[in-house]
Amino acid sequence: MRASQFFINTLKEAPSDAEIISHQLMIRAGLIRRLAGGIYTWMPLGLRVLRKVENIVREEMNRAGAMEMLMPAVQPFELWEESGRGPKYGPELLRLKDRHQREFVIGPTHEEVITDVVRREVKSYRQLPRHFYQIQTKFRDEIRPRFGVMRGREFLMKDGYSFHTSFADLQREYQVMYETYTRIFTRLGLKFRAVAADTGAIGGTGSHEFHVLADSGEDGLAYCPDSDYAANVELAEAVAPVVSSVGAGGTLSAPMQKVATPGKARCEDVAEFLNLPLISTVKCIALMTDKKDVPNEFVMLLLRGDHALNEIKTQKAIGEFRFAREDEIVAALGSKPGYLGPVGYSGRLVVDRAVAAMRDFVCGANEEGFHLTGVNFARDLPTPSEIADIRNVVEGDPSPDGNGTLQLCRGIEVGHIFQLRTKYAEALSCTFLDENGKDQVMEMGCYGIGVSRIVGAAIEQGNDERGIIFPTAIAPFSVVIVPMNFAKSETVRNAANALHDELQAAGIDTMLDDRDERAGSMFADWELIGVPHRVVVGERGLKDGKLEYKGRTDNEATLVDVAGMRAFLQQKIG
RNA sequence: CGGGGUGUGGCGCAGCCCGGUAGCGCGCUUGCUUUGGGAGCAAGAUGUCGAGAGUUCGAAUCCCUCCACCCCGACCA
Repeated sequence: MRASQFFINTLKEAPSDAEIISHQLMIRAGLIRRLAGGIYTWMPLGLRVLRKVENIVREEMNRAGAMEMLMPAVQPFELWEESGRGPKYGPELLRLKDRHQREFVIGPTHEEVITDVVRREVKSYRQLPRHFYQIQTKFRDEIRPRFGVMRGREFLMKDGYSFHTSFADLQREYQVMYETYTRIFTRLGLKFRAVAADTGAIGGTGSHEFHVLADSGEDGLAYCPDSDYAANVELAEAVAPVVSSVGAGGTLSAPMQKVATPGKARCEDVAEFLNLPLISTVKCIALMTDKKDVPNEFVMLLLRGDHALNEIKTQKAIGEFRFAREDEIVAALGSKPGYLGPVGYSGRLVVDRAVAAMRDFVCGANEEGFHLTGVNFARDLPTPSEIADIRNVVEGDPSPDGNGTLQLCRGIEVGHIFQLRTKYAEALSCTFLDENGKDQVMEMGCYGIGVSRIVGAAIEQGNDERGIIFPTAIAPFSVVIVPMNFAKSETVRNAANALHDELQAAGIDTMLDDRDERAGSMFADWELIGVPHRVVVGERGLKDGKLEYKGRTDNEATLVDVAGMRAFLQQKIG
């Protein structure tokens, strides 16, 4: 490829709405351009990257025995009513009407469509198992699109769906996909980790997320360096402490005392004011639940002062909830938030495991400006009847598998595999006849990869002050040839053209920058774009039969014989 | 949807408080010089100041309405 025939449009400054580094660099390098909020055009340069990611995903899916197909982007809304997911998905579904006023949606995912296809096409156990996948543009009307291509509304996704006669066979395929995903992300050249995950809105049982590790990631991950335990913090279990945490000043079973703590509403302030460690304080969280049998119930949660509430775990423990309003809190406890406590409270109380093990702790006195110290269960208030894991794990917590302690890091979710089981197959009557001629509901698995998101994630992971650092596997070009004085020097022109043709013939994806730009701006462009290998062709080196090689992250250039450059690059690219 | 902010040439911004007919840097065009790290000089082009309505002799600037975008919270590949 020659730059004069390509379209390169780099910017010195990124638009001010680009917030994170990958978004800024993608705009500056001319990979994408924004059309509307969360909707981007993939420019020729960006499309090359996207296609490379896509092809690796495709090759590995095919290798694992999945069949590619392409489903419609536009789907009749009836299918979503049939699966029961229409109302639940809500405003994220982009709906539209055709000229006959028939309702359609732009597909945010394709469980319904594939299940519909399979229930029509597959009738017998002899046709199973089957795994179909597609690489499709999807649309989710995100509440808040941001981070460019990382959380766009329109995005490219690989979604695969497998169908089985038994749960055991689904588990077999799930394992195959786990390994396939591991191969894919390895080939893409990304640092990643697979973690146990919450199944979320899609539903089902077993589930793993694949995360590209990056500090800017939106997800918190907990992992154990001494074992292979890894989980999303939404899910990571906080195990109960083995020993009781010692409370105030190390003194055990001091009498409970009411102390004035004017203006100290947060645990941090109270701990500092009383000169006690934060871990001896208890925070009180007031919620409201609304169930058929118990409408509008006030629920109090107890967490250790240094811990944070995990809303997903809490929902699992007590069901749907919302935070209580101030007037509801005052009505239930007679105090404003900041001074709440469980002593004397008789409503529903859910105690975090860590709090249940505490002694001589500090909590609010249910009176503005006052806290209680030296509080103990069994003595000052009843032994808790509801103990649950409702907090986020923190660094240093024991690993739930009993090996070592947890570390935290951040990740960008780029893949997710689920054992869906029979949820959709049942709703859509997707059945087969077994060996005995009996109707059975199929077991389903579903496997997603955010193809366009991977491009952003890769840049988030690979960049420096000069621009993008792409792994060779997904760089728009593997090698760029930068000739000095291309227009005027015939020697340079001939050498550059010859090298370009030689590399292309050897199957190396090569760009020859024949734009006759100044050296500085060509260097800056290709470093911004992130091409991993650069060869400079100049009269200076050519005099001695040499070319200059420089890797994107190298500090110095290396002189290589003209004749040996192809082999040199092949070895570098691997 | 709730809370905060911003809309001025392609991009980044100033001007707005204190109304007087729009400016800077980058980019773009032309010419000459330059040519191994985003060149220099000279000459140019590009704006219904987000939209609509209002106050005023006069509105980018003040008032109202709407729209778009961004940031902070609930979603997800």
